[in-house]
Amino acid sequence: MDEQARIMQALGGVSLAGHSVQGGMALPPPHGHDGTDGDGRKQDIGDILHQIMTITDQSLDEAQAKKHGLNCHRMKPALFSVLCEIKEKTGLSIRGAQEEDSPDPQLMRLDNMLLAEGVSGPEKGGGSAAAAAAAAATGSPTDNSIEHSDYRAKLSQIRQIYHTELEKYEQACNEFTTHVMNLLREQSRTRPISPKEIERMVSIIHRKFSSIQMQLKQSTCEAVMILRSRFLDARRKRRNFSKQATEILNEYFYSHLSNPYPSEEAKEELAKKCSITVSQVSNWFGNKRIRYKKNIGKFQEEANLYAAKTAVTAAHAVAATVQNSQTNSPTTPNSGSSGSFNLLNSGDMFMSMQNLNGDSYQGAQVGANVQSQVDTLRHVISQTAGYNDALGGNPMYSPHGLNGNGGWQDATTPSSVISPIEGPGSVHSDTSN
DNA sequence: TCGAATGATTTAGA
DNA sequence: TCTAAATCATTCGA
Repeated sequence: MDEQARIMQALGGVSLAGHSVQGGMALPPPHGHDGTDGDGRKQDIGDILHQIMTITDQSLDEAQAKKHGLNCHRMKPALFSVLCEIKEKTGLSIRGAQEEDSPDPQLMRLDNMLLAEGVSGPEKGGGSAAAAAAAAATGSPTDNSIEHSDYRAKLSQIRQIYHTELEKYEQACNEFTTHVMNLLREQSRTRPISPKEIERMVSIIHRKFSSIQMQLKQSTCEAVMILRSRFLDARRKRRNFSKQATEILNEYFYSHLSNPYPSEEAKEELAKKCSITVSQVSNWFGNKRIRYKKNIGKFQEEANLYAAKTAVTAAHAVAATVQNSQTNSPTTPNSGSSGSFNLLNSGDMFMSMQNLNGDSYQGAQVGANVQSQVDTLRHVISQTAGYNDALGGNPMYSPHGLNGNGGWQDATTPSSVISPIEGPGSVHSDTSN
């Protein structure tokens, strides 16, 4: 028996033994081996193992020659396929437990968030929608374009870094996969490596890189959350209204002292003029009413100031009204007024003056601003007449519109006196912020 | 740095 | 749901 034949005979014995134990796929024993000469087989196996172990000690040429001899043996393909089968079996049993490709909920969450924030997916304004949503949630005005652009710029930076890193990881993953596949293909010529095994190796590599990608996504999400919270915090900070806005609000307040409850339309108009939200207008009036009522003396000067200011306008308005009625001119009263608050287009533009000095002006319709100015004029007159105790109540006219209990509504019924369409019930509260 | 001013929020009541 | 009232938190000017 030559050496190769002996090796293969012995290998056949190994495969059978191995097979019967591991896979239960025993082949019939070759001739001459009926299971009784176990000692001889063990000797053969020992020889083969020895040869394999010492193959590295041999010269390259010798080793190559032996390798070639093994590769060219007639039994080699059969042996190879049996080994492949064994590997496949053991591989599957290992794989079964760990290869359940159910989508990771955490990864899905991260993906969804990145998509919603505009970090992943197609670029569509870089999270401006998120910024707008945040703005809407805080009820803030839309005049924070600087903050918006700042937010967008930072988000864009995050997006850029994320995509660069993602690209790097993908590239590295592909390169590594190709490298490993080439290596395995090369090795598959000398040892049994099935395509499925290569596939499995590739999937392992992909899983490893996926976990790295998940870390990247997690870090990106954290960065976005931090950015967003900072953005929201910045918006939550209180900012004083502009002087112009305060002036407009004060003008309205003091010219409607008898009923400082702007209608929904008036609030919208004021909000527009002041570049603030309707909720902020409501807050402002809420604060103003309570603070005015609490300390009328303190606000006296301010009231006089606005009263005097609007009195001039009132005089002009009345004069214009008279002139218009005389000439039947369609010109709107007080049009082109000299800077005073003007709500010509608002809901309280016209109203019935029913309660002026206790008299009833049934059917008489004048501009709302005229009513306001009349209020103001009364206020000025009462001031100059030595009016001191607003809450004490001038029986004829309370300049502040406050009743004995310090309430506005009881003095005059706002909805009926000022405007049929406005009333205190229409004031918004922004506590939902 | 301190106190007043002021916008926002919370709570209770109608 | 809105308002009054109290309170908080921030801004602003001396």
